[in-house]
Amino acid sequence: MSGESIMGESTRQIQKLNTRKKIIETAYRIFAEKGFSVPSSVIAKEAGVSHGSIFAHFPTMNDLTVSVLSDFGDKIGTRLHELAKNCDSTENLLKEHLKVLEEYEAFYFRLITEKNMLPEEARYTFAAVQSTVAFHFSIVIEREIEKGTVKKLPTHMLYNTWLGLVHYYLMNKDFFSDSNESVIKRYGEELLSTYLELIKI
Amino acid sequence: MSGESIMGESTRQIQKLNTRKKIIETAYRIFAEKGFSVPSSVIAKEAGVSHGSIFAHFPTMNDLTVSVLSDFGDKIGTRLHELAKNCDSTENLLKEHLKVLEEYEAFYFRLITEKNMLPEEARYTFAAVQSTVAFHFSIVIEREIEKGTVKKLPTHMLYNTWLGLVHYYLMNKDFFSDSNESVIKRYGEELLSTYLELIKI
DNA sequence: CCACTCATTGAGTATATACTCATTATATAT
DNA sequence: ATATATAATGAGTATATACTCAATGAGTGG
Repeated sequence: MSGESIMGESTRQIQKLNTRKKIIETAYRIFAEKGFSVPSSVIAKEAGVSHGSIFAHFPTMNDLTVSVLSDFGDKIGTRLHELAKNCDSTENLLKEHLKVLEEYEAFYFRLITEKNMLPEEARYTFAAVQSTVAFHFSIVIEREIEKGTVKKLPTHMLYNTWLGLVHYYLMNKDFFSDSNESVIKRYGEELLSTYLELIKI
Repeated sequence: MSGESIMGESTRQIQKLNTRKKIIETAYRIFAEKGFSVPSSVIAKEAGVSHGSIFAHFPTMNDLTVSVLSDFGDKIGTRLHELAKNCDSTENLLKEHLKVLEEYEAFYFRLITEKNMLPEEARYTFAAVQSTVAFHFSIVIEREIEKGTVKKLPTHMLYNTWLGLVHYYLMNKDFFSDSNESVIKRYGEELLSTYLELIKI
């Protein structure tokens, strides 16, 4: 038996967890750079581990992808909640939303463009992220509808319009801006001001 | 030399063109059903031609894809123009837009979801289709802005908001409706009425 | 009827890539 | 110090799929 009864304390177990972490972090970076269909060999090389090591940690590439997505969902979800919870107006909330999207833009771009070709589980990640924003959105927007400063339309439609507009710019970033410039940075304000103009009475 | 000086009249040339047409039409259908990454062997089998025949007509699968996309661009572009040219209001124009999207929904869905993984030329198809709608859109919307019935916002932003909303529903059809039901049929009216509410003063 | 051309064929080739597993190296237990 | 357990390795295997090309046979011109 191991010298330590609690998992993760021995040198070996630490080493193992480090390797796993390294693979996940590298995969995250490479997926963001090149998309999800990058070969396992590329990730192994970039992570500085052997090809076989990936499959010692993840039964299939699919499992690795799901782990990376799940990690991402947690990270961005937490960050969104953190920045959004104290927002008291639609404008502030959407500003924070854009800020988080800009932070995670490269990976988020891959998620929304390749979602339909990704494993089933990717939808949970996607849905979870949207739910977090939708939750905060509905709180502030409904208050403004009551106040009479925003048009009385179904909350989900107002929300989907916003998300549709932002996603449209992200998905067509090659059209709107140079390939490595942030679309959100460049157009965020214009998107926000247009949207605010549209929803106000 | 051939008995006919004008290309395409001999039995052989007709046969060749028929085979080519069959391949393109089959590819169009299969792409719409399963996406663009379907193997060449599947298309050959479905078209009832040999595997090699595809490469006798198209140097690479990429060329076939581009041909199919180009054909699609022409078809949908013509149809859009046809239905849009006599529209005298935003509402009518967008209704026709939705009608055409519904007609071509399956393939259009693949185009927008897989655009970023498709050959460069796919962007021309995509851009050409959008331009056709944008052209008609700007005519009617600018008149309504002048009349004072629509909010004074940049035309391209009004247009991108509409397209963003519609694409958002198309891209996330698995979330909004059962896999084989038309999203446009089910949500088209709601999208339209929401959008019209938003843009009006 | 014969020689020729060319559209079509499909078995074969090349390549990419997911995944395996016997071997190696190293930490751990006694 | 030695034996054991296990993390890591990378050459090897299996499979998928784009593309080739010599062979086939049907239309064409004489």
